[in-house]
Amino acid sequence: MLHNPLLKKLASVDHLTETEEQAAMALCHDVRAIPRRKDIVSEGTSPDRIHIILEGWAARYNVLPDGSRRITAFLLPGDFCEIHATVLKKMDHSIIALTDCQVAFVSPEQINSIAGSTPSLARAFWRSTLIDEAILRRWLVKGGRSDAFEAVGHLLGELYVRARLVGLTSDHSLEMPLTQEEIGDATGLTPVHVNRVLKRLREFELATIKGGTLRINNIEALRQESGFNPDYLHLSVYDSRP
Amino acid sequence: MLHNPLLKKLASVDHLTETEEQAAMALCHDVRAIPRRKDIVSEGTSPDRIHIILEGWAARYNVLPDGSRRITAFLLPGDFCEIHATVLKKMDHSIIALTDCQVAFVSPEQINSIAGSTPSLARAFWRSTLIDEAILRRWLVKGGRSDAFEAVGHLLGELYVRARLVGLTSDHSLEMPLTQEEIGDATGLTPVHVNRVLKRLREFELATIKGGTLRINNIEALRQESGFNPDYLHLSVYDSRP
DNA sequence: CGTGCGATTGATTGTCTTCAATAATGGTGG
DNA sequence: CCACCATTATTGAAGACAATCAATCGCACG
Repeated sequence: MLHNPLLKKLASVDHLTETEEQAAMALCHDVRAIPRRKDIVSEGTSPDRIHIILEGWAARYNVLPDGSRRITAFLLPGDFCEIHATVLKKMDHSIIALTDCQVAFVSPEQINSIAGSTPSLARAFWRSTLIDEAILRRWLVKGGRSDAFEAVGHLLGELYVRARLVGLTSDHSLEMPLTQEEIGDATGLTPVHVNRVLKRLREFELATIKGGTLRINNIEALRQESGFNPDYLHLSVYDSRP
Repeated sequence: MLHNPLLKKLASVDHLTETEEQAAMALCHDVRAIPRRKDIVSEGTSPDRIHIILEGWAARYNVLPDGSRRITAFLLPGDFCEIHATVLKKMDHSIIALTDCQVAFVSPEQINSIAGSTPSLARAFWRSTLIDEAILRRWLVKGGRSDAFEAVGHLLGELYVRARLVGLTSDHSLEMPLTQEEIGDATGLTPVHVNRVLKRLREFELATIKGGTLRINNIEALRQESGFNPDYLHLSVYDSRP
């Protein structure tokens, strides 16, 4: 397995031939560093480059009229930021680097030319964006009626499984840079309440966050307690690897 | 303007030439009736036909472990049900007819061949699915922190604008078949509370539902009170037509 | 004319927010 | 290396919004 997270991500989503892998890798030439807390793309702009996260964590978010922030997605290594910007010109949300990031800058033309030259890679991109949409739908389902305990438990479970796809986990643990406020912005809870929920998750020995490391003590119990079922990620590769 | 809602929808999303319009129209040959309350597609299945709503209302939904239902989208005439099923084989949610519907059945091959023969129509399809995703994101943003009043107000505003695109409105009114329970399933509220919120919307003279008709008394006030801003629909055609 | 679904209203309970204060953590410069 | 500052985490108490439980009403339809 290669160390390029884009390839790992795509491999978890669809089978790739060597030609396709090379075409995907060729997208990662113009790599730049983005510092923590800086917008990668901002709402209202028309980006002239598509971005792919290669290292670090980022988040899609909107700012509400009252000034509060709503995170609608977390972006991990291997994730596209705004492949849709090739079609919808204006960004209707912003993307911020939650940690220092390494980001590949790709021109829309490069993406478009892949549609012609390597159609099955284009298909893998499409699959990937559709899975993003499925995740979005699941967040909506989870956010609606389930309580805070389920919402946070589910989020941690999802992040763990997604991180494992790109090789960011080891021994049921994961470097997880999110603050409690960010978890709150993603689940629609106040940081205060996130704190109380995390305490309960710790007490029930389901998941523990300590020193920037998330440890899933018992993923099977987490699945039951928080109704987390990773089927919606449409992974061919779900199993119980560390 | 033609009476085919698919064309109206696509025209609101992208400019179409006559050739493209004819190609789109050609998709609507195999039209079938689906009775109210029947699933158009069910979770877990692999549909061998893509469906387009031509008449009536439908909804995407998931059933939670506790038996409650969460609606993640409303589908109006002109909307695709599961164009993503060409790539993701299994449905991770169901689609139900909320009223008696007329639905076009399209084979995946027809869709795929359009990608080759009429690429700019394919682009309009893509635009359309990306707007669906933007709507999804907006629901997430609205559902998270805003209160019930905003959530319901926003939903009614969105439905009104979307319905207007396909010519379903007249004189600030719209045939709106949703029950209060369905509105609750879409906003994450109980039907009891939806009722109280609708009462307030009525009292504030923002929106009134009566006898299956939704009347938007004051869309400008609704925009302000519920933070409804239709920009996320990415419409080139937003204005204040009835 | 009953039957069933949807709408409406009331009373009570519970979860999460808000406000507030303090403790831990991590990074920076002297 | 330590003091200082900003950020994040933690805990408590009070209040608000929506859920829940429960009952009634209205209406369409067989």
